[in-house]
Amino acid sequence: MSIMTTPWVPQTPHQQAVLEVLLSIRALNDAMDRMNGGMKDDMDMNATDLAALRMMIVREQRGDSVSPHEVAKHLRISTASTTKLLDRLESAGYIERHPHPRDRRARILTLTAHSRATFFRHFSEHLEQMRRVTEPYTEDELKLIGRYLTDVSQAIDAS
Amino acid sequence: MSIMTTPWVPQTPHQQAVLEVLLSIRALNDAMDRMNGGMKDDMDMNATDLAALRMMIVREQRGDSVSPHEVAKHLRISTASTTKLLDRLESAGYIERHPHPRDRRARILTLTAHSRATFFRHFSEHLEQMRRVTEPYTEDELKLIGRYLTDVSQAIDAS
DNA sequence: CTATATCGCTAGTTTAGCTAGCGATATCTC
DNA sequence: GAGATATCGCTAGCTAAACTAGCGATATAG
Repeated sequence: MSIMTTPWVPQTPHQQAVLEVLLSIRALNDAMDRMNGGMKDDMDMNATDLAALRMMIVREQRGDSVSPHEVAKHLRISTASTTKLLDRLESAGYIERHPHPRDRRARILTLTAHSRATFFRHFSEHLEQMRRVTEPYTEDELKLIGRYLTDVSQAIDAS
Repeated sequence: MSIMTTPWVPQTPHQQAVLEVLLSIRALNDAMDRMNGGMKDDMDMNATDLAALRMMIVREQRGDSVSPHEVAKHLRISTASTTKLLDRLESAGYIERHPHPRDRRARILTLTAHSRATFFRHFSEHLEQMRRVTEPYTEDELKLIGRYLTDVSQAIDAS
């Protein structure tokens, strides 16, 4: 039962370092959550709507177009909820719905200039700070860190 | 939070490495989100309730007791919403409300054995996988990684 | 050509947050 | 000590944003 209440007690300095890294991952996730919370407050938006906006910005930068269906899938909400979400974003002037050129059932979603500007205005400071603390590390160190973070992401997804 | 959202084209290998680390942070965050999503589905629980449970488990492991007020503060929801949250957790058998020994207005929240067991049953596999990919790194490498992750968390919180 | 699948939407329901404010208790000020 | 004020958790009622069910239009498979 002690394995339940205390899953792992470090015995060596190495194990201690492992534990600290795992704790720092959780701390990072908490910080990211706080950042998201702050942004949604600043932009007067709920978390899901902000996530949708973010997803559309990423897709746009990859040169992909976005459909309501894809938004639903990405956010893991129903297409009905997505319709309402898009209604909110559209009436707030963040997105536009256009007809799909070949499929007359479908829509193509686009971001407005206002949307991009607002998003980056709120996000760029965070990004700048993150870059500021990242840049001092050497290229080798960054490769190590990047490799580790990728390892962990894959480990999480695999389990 | 998306990192890949800024018009920034790396010019040098070092800048490329910086960008890749920032991208890997986003990927990690996405993976953590998926993990949380999966756990809340498995445990038939909403995200906030799960976060409350997690917070209580962390506090318990530090030997601290938890009050409804502290849950509210941690989750940034009202005490009224917290009452309902605790109602849900209590009726599902995850927590118990006990009188505070000295303050008769206050309550002390405790986890049930069932709660700990359920949480760790769903979480331990993820933790195990994370530990598996973390352990091969040397102590020095882990310290470097831990320091960087802490730096980033602080940078996010500071901006 | 007919049958089935898909797309986005509407209608109505449920969940989980919110504000306002209450009773009990604790603490501060005189 | 007594009275004023603050704090704790709660209830009541409201709202936002998810859900399910299902529809009309259109596309695609047999």
